[in-house]
Amino acid sequence: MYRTHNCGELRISDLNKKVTLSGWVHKSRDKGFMVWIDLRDRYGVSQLIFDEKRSSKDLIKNAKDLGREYVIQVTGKVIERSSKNTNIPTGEIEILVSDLKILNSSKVPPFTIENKTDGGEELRMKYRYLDIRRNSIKDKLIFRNKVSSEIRKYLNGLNFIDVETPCLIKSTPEGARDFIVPSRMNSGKFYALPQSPQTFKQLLMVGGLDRYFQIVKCFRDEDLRADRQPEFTQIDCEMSFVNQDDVLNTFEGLTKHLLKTIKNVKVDKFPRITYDNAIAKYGSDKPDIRFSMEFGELNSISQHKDFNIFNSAELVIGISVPKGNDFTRKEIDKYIAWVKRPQIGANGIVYVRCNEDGTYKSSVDKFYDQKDLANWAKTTNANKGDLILIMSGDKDNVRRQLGELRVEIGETLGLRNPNEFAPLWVTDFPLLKWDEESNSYHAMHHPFTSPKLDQIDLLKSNPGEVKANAYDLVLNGNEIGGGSIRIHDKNIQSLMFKNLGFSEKQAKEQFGFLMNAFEYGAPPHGGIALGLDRLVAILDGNESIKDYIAFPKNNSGKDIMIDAPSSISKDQLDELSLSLKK
RNA sequence: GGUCUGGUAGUUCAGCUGGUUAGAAUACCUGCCUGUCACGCAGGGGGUCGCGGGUUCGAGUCCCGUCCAGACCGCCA
Repeated sequence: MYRTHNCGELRISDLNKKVTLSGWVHKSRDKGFMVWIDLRDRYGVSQLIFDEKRSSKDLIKNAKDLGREYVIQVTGKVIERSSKNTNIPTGEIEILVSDLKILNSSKVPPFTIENKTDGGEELRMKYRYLDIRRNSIKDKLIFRNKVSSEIRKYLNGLNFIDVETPCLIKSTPEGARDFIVPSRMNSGKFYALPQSPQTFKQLLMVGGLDRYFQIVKCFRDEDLRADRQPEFTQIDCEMSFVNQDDVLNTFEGLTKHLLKTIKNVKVDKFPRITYDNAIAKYGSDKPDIRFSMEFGELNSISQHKDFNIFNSAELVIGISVPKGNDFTRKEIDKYIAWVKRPQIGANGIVYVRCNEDGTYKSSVDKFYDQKDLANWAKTTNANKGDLILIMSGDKDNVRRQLGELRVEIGETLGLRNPNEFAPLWVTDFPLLKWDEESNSYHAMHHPFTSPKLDQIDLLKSNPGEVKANAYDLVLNGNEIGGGSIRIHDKNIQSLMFKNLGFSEKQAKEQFGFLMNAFEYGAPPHGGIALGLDRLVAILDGNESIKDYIAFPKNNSGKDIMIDAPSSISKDQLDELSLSLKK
């Protein structure tokens, strides 16, 4: 028997018990006359003691020779510490060891296995199995398990069933790049890894399963970010005989359940705002509503004077920064420089200080009087002591730019508290978006999304204006899920493909199986997919998803621990009928 | 594909305007230490300054190229 207890569970109430523990040598403190070893496993740390007076000479010598991360097994008696450590749960007791066995030795690890390690990112990834021994990573993986098991519990309780869908599927031109898998048995043909099980879950609805979910790996061959990995996990769901409200209510319920059970946070009904409104008020389709600072539109009250920059702009909008009048000129200039960076690409910011005495001081006093400025303050909800920041330009750009500035200021003012949770639904996304590069419409969500049924006619005359039954779940400024009511009518699906520039032949080649299925009594259906990695990270107060994935890829999509991707042999290439471009 | 930042001891970093033998902390090794828990004290070993070229009397430092890593933009239906 390797152990009678784990390293985190012994307490003062276990005094005098004879116990056996196994674990890793976390740290050794050799005081000469006494040696203490912190023995660590997943559950915690227990202190072992070896003592000149109470232990044999050999035992002490063996204890002194133990290196960090040796795996050992000890048997001994639980005794009370004469000097206690109140910082750890096992801090009142220690094990007076009578028997020590080395189960495995260890090289000196390349970085310290501590909560605050001295190891850099790259090194930690190369030795990820050592990194996982650290509490800060281990706890995140345990946290992830807690979230995913609550999700299963909740969805099972609502009659959702977990069905596995294939990983080797067909490449499609829509959307992200596919990871491609060559087929040996079908020379010159390729599978693709799924970007999502989208069509399969719809076919499960045609198959009559009614409610499906799967916590499933998805793959996208695109560049990475702190919150983006090439393989990631989705909570993929689909429901039959539902309208948009049914889906929203169900997954609002799931999100509330998670916030309650995991974070003990109670949230009222999630706000629902339309895509158009989100863009107009926050300049983003994933607004962070933990703080307000909503846009005020100033066109009508700023385009009547000689200030040409505003007069020639399509849109003039401003936000009010709470207590922003405290900003120094230097700080304001810093934000002006920030929006001028190429990533934001704005020309500048007009600002208005709202003084405590009710007067205003602006960077455009030459053009506008106190009455104008008071009007602006009213429209942007600015109070005494606030600072109004105004940007102008063409509609789409200026909203995006001010939206980014809003988040940046929210961040520096500490208004983005990671322990506060502000979920909302963004609804009525456009069905299509115009792509300049290919000179054609692309599906904003995906090609199976149902247009608003009363706008079908508009699809022929003005496709860009059509709204979809599509929705995103947004949490603290992050898109954590998106879904839609799907098309279940063959004719509408054909019309949709036509709008996306598919010929009838192409549509049949790519998605014939789905169109066929729709001819055999497809039920009305819809669903959603939530990004598990991102959801878990945000619930835990982080934005980077890397540490919530046991073995993540690095910035360039590589796994430096196993050295993937890697070359394959000539034989393997031959067998797949592949040759590499010189 | 692009922009920016970085690469110096096992590790994390400092190293100014180019100038003696490249430093600190930590880790590691040795010894000491009568209750440690970031133990303490004394000593020791440890360097292809990412790689290649150039400028110079002289390059960790300047220039060019290249590789690697990170953040961001494009991209991510």
